[in-house]
Amino acid sequence: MKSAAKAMQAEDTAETGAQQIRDAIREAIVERRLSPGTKLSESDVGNLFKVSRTLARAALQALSYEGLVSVEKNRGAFVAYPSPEEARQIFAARRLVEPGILREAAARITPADVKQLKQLLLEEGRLMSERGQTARRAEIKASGDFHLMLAEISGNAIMQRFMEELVARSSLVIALYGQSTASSCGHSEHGDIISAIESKELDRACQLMLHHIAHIETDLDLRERKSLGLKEAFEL
Amino acid sequence: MKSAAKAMQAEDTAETGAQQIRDAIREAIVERRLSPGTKLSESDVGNLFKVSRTLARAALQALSYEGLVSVEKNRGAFVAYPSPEEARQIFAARRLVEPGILREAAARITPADVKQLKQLLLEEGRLMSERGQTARRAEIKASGDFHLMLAEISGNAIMQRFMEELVARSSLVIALYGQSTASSCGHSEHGDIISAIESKELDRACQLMLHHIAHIETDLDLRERKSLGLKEAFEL
DNA sequence: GTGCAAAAGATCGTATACAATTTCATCGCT
DNA sequence: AGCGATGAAATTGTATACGATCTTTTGCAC
Repeated sequence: MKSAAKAMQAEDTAETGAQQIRDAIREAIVERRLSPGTKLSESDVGNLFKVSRTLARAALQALSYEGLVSVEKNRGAFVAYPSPEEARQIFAARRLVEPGILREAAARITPADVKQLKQLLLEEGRLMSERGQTARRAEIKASGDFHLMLAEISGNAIMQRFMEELVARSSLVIALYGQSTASSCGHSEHGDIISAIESKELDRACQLMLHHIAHIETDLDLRERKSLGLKEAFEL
Repeated sequence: MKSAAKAMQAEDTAETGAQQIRDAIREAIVERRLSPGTKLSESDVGNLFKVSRTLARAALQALSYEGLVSVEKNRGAFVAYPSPEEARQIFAARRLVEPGILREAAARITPADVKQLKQLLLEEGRLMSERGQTARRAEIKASGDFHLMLAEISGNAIMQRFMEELVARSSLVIALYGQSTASSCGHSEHGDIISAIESKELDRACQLMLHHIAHIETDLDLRERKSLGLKEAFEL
């Protein structure tokens, strides 16, 4: 699926160098190997990937357009640290677009798509029962892939790209404000949505999707964390 | 409004050089001073704005993320030439998100906002009656600003940015496939939508918005134009 | 005159170099 | 000791340089 998405948008427009670095860093952010606020200096990134600062910079700029890193003038790039307000807007956007995407997807879905969705679900379940960091990370990715796949099925490349941005940023928000150590997404809810689509209960599928998103938000603690600056941190 | 949008997202994150060039080119594209397919070589852009190719390149890359220019590897950057399929997806995306944005906006709208919207409408009407290229260009911009302002009122910066992209790309589509020499947007329909919002007829406002978008699409001729390569062009 | 091949020209891809700005440590003062 | 100023180190902002790839032109054979 990932490869399909890539193949669709690009042929030789592939900006080989920077693109690869961008993807690598994005993956690291989405899988939470990089924490919000981490500094990403151009030189460091360049050295790490064995390229010049030019390419490193281009990659960071690209990520800044996606909202995954914030670059501050003359200060450098950092893994984005979404504010509570930003977090709310990200999920508001998802509530706004995902039902619509779902409807589009349901209208065009093929048996092969359903099969692939269920495959994804299975894989997600398998990872959930596994222990270990790698499994956890793969699970995070898989749970986002469910939403992304619906966008892909919808057949609208623009909405697909937008969803990719939203899912990636959601991962950051959950990393920052998520409370339950449990997984990012209620796994069973994904299955329910597929069932509703299969039985053509479109309105119900949308309801389930909205509940699902609300459910994720419920697990967030969106109170302003004022950096708690060293003094307060120790005067208990 | 434009300044408000900028102030919100950026403070010193302003990437001064490239950002300015990017904005200038975008404006030129949206106002149709640059036609789809026009070549934008890095050197030319750099010379034009009296900066190095580095900055020109950064600006073009940025525009490519917004879908306004397409860069082809080792060949150069061109003002985007959206395919009919792309055009359909752009408007499908607008149909998907604009009703939701409208609902959000209606929930938060203040009297001051209404006043500003009407102001915009008035200005739009004034430009419509005027003659001349400059008036036409200003009108195109104004008609898009109506939709953008609703997004701004909705208070969701993410959806606002997405709408900015969609409106800009719509302008390209209309430039390519629009038939009526008339303006890009049914002017009166904007007024109707405001009225519906004022009288809290939310469902009706959404319906009007959908009709409005459909109305714009009706004016498009989305048939594949195969470049009509010089020979066919003259053998009538 | 037509068609293909090779070289010249133009344009992009990437690296490196230098200037401007910020950050941090050091020093002196209160 | 605490606080502010000053200078060095680090980092980003921008320009230039060189190599790679594509385009176009030129020239030769047919």
